[in-house]
Amino acid sequence: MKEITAKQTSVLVFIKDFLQNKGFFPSYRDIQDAFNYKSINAAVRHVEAIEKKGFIKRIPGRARAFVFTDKWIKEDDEIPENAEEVVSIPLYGAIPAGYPDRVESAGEIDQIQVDIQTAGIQRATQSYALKVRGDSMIDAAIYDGDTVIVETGIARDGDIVAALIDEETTLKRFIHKSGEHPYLKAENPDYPSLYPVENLVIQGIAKAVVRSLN
Amino acid sequence: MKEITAKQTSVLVFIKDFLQNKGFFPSYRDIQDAFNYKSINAAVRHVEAIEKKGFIKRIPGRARAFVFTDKWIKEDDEIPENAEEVVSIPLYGAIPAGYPDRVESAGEIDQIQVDIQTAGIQRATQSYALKVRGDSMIDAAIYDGDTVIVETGIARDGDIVAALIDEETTLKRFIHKSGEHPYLKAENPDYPSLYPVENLVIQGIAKAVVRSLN
DNA sequence: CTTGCAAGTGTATTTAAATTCACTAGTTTT
DNA sequence: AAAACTAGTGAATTTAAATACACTTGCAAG
Repeated sequence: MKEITAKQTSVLVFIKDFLQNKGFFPSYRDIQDAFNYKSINAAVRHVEAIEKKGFIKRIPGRARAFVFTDKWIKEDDEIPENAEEVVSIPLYGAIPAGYPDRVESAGEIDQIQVDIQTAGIQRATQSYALKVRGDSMIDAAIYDGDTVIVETGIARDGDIVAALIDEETTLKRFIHKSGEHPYLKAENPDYPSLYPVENLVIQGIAKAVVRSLN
Repeated sequence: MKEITAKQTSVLVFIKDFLQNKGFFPSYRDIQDAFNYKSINAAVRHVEAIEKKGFIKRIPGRARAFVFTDKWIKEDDEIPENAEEVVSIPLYGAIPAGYPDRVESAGEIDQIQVDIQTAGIQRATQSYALKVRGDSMIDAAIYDGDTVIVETGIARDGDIVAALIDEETTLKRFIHKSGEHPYLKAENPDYPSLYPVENLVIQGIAKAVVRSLN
């Protein structure tokens, strides 16, 4: 079996992306337009080649109708055993200042997939995703744009928490030595530690960091 | 807003089932046939009514192309403000422990619990979690012990990929400039780039990094 | 050096599918 | 009692999209 070529790959990727974004398959014309072909046949040929190599299966005569085969999904059968559960967590926009249970910013913007054991998430508990802004936690390897999976609960010394301070949610490390007052410490020398004592609302404990790649 | 009727519901359910089974949307004729209508217009009228009531959105002039709206996803409406609550949708993937074994029963993988949004998209990819060992990717902020969410697919230039080299799975950046041979680059100056060309099996493309805290 | 495949352009034809219009009946609403 | 909506039949028209065929160029393998 001949290998799939670079052009064919990009067509295949386009089809996948199209499907993912729009929810249905592209027509030949859509492919033609996307690659600026001057003839539909170029698109047809590519799709035919991809089909011949077994990545998709067309349904003849039907519009926008074909199917991804196992070959595409399984990619050479290299998916191993030992199945592990992966949860898909809907990702909402940054939690706005105020109350964690009042997210006004529309709906879901994306879905991130988190390995259940790695994230340490129990499915019954209340978890939510929170987008990180700023670099106050870079020494804990949490960067701007990352997403933290936050669980409700009681914070203990050393936990990284999402805290509500002055009506804004920030991510800090929760320090609570026995006998002392608790405070919040930024994992970046440029940022000061916070001693709020009052008006400190722990919204949740960060259980995992998720960074979406490209 | 008028309520949806029983007939309209059954049409809507048919569309959903059709999509789930076949992977693409039905045409008016498909609906007509399914309900034994003697006129296409019956199907058209129903779909129009469903659209007017906000459950789906058609893309005019396009074949088999429309979209399920939030209203359908939310089923009974009335969820809005508490929307940040995480609803976990289990998805079964696989983790390569050591070096990968083959998967015999694809059946398990195919049975994915889906909400409508996931169902609306034909599953073009398979995800699984992979634990990172070593520090060859530290410059990409991927550390030892992290977990990467890997999707099967075809790698493009710049993607971070899980590759099987010498019976070991490693994480590297996939470099493939046009006209040149592809190779794998470690994101750490202490590690060399790899030019395997042969025996290079890309197991998947890293889509996200997950680091468990605490 | 010719066979085959990749990657196109160009055009014509056919079929799939959406769109539009006319018309009938029964049921709710106002 | 008329207006509006549901649920259809029936047919004509238009557009979207797939299909088919002829022909070009470049590359790589046998």
